[in-house]
Amino acid sequence: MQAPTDTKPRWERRKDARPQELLAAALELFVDRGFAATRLEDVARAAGVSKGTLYLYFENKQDLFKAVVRDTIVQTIGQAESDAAAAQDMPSDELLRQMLRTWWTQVGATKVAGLAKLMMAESGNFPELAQFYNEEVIERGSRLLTGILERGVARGEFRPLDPVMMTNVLIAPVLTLMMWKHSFFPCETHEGVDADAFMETFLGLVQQGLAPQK
Amino acid sequence: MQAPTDTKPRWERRKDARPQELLAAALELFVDRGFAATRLEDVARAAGVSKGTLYLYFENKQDLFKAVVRDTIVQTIGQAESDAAAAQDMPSDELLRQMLRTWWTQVGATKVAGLAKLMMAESGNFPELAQFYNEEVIERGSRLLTGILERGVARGEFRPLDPVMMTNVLIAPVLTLMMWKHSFFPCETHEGVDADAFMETFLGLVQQGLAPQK
Amino acid sequence: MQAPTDTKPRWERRKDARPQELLAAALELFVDRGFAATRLEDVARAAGVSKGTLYLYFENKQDLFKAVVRDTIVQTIGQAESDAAAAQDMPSDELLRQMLRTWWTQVGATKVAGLAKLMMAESGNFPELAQFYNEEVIERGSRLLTGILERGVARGEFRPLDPVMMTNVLIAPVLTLMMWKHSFFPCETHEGVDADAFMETFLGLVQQGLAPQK
Amino acid sequence: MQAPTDTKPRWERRKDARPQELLAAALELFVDRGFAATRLEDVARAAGVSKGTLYLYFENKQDLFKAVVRDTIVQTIGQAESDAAAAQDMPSDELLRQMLRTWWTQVGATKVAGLAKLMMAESGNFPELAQFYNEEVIERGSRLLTGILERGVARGEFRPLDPVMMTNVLIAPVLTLMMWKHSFFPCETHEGVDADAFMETFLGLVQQGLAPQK
DNA sequence: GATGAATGAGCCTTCATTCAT
DNA sequence: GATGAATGAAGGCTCATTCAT
Repeated sequence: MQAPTDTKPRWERRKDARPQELLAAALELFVDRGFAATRLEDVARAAGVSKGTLYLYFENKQDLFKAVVRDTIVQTIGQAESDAAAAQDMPSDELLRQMLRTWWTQVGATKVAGLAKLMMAESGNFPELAQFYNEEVIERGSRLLTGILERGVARGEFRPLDPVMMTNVLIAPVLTLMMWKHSFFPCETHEGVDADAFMETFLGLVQQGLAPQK
Repeated sequence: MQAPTDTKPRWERRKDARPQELLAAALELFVDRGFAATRLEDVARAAGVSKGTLYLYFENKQDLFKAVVRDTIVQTIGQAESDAAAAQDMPSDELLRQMLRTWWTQVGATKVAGLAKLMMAESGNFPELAQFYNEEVIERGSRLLTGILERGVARGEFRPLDPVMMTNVLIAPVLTLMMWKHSFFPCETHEGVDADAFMETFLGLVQQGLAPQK
Repeated sequence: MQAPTDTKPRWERRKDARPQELLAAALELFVDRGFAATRLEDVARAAGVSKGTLYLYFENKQDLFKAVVRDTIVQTIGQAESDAAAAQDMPSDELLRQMLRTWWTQVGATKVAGLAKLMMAESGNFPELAQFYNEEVIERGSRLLTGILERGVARGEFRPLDPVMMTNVLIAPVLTLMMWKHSFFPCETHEGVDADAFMETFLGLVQQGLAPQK
Repeated sequence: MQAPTDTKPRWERRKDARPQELLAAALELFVDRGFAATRLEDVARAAGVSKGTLYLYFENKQDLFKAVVRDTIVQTIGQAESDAAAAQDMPSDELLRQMLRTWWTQVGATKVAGLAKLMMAESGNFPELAQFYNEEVIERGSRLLTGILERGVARGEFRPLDPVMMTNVLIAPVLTLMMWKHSFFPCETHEGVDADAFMETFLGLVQQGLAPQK
């Protein structure tokens, strides 16, 4: 990554890589099994270290989980905020579609989506994680979409609507699709649910449903 | 309950009531804490009995969970199937709205919704439960909606669409709303998310989005 | 059984039969599963009564077990004592063989043998049962054989020997055969072990081994 | 053990010793109480560790039991097989007596004998253990004795006999004596049963009983 | 920094025994 | 006498966390 400027001896670079290896292993397992059902021993083994080592880098299980979220979703949101700020000239419906698509490709279509499912499922049992996730992910993400809707209404590109409520409605299908990808749905009944087809169906519904009525 | 004709001794009447008391307590706790995190001792105590008593009525934890689902969601679906069959004359969009509203009021708006959240979350860790839920709930529920969509398209009341895929899209927001009600969302950011307003917003989107294009 | 003199109404005779039905069921299950692993609920069900009824006739599990032993082994020993006392003229080796054969046919070859196995196995965990069985079965049975050996030596029908010790040696193979019948041996390795052939082989060994040396 | 060359830290040496300490404690308790009645917590405490530690070395209770058997009886059988193979020149009756004596001194007279008692008693409730014990102990041990009998008959050192059946007869008294040592017998009636005297009585019976008839 | 042995609280499940009816 | 619902103590097993090396 930073090859040219890396002057550290190899073992130290190894040390620097440890957290990333652990985060990758943790993401995989949290997504697969959920928070409570993931055993730290499995995380450590998957990262090629011992259980004790994990505690050198993360205070406890919840701390590890937060680090995984910061390393993935939170970064993606930051990027999207920048992108939106830079797209003042883009038509609102196009910007909205781009945001939803980006959300899907960067998060929903990847294993990161499993973290969202996990939070919905287990946040009730882990209030500290819930608060963290709410602040760092949900509020920031919602603000982003609400802003675009408000802009569109103001510019006459969308019909009149309640931006906050419509944000929730827009979030819903993507959230659900994300969860389907990590529940038994896709394997059983919805085996053939082509996520891209779903997204197109959904975006079509949005376009027709938000358009100003002539 | 059956006061006049009841000739059973009191403790036997008690026995008849026990399963319902246990199911009620189990529903409450499963919804609150999830499947794995619910302790049977808590269920028993909430029903006012001891741990051992629970095993007089249910073979084990999974059996108890299935009984809860059968006692709630499965019954509701059966009722909806009957209602739909009896409404041959109703306009398709009205029938569709009624189904979605019923789903919301009978399931989504009640604590039963928590079971759906729970299944999404933990089905991966309990394959037997996943299969049960898929067969008894998901497949039956999906078939019901898909049938209505097909009917509407055939009658020209809906625009051309892929019924199975649109079923998934329609399910999504209600599922999500159900989960919001049982996740940290409503307590934090979406505290004020009026579910009825959400449903109206959603149904409005559906009406405009499914209408045949003139 | 006592038909002519039975003046009791039928339900009362039924009541008198209860203990026998319970003893039969208990024998079956104790022999099959051992003392600790036998569930009283199974005993009751096998006898066609409820769990509570069992406690009307027997104070507890150990009391039930004692009753089973009294109803079977202890009775057989009493009969053998009478038979031996009545056979003063019989040659000692013949009497000995008869006793060993009777022991085998009346106890060893029947499911009652399972009780002996059971006692060897679990007496350590149930001292009260151990004491009972020792007094009522082992001591009485040993005294019987030792007496015959002493008689045979005194009459010159057996070579000189330690009667008590030889009693133990004689008991051993029959005990073992009884246990084989109720362990995994017969089903696996010794599947074809014909008990009668074993007994003949053993009695032959005894005859040649006890005979006075000329 | 490996004092001079031991460069391991102390806790690691501890680790190496743990399984043996646990096996010793388990042997003691299994023999005392039987398989089902032995609590793993007691085993752990007797070995000076906590319940969880036991599971670092053994997968479960049955696995622990198998390890105990392998560590004791199975090893002894292996040694006896070697000894027999190395004693081609020894008279058959002497070899047979040596085998039976070795069996007694290495197994029967030690607490290991309790394992045999235990298997007879509880194998019916634990089929997996039964199969293991049958393959690793009973079949191998029986083959050893049968081979010696066949050799003796072939060489004219024993009278004609059925080797397999006689193997069972020969096993019986030692098995029984082993069980007596671990049942209530020795403590009560047979308190004074000198096992060595029993063995001599038995071996005398065997010598006279197997000798070729002139 | 790294290890992994050790801990112990926690949970599902079983079953002898009791007792209200 | 008979019932069977109810109890609650007990035991196998798991896993986040600690700490001596």
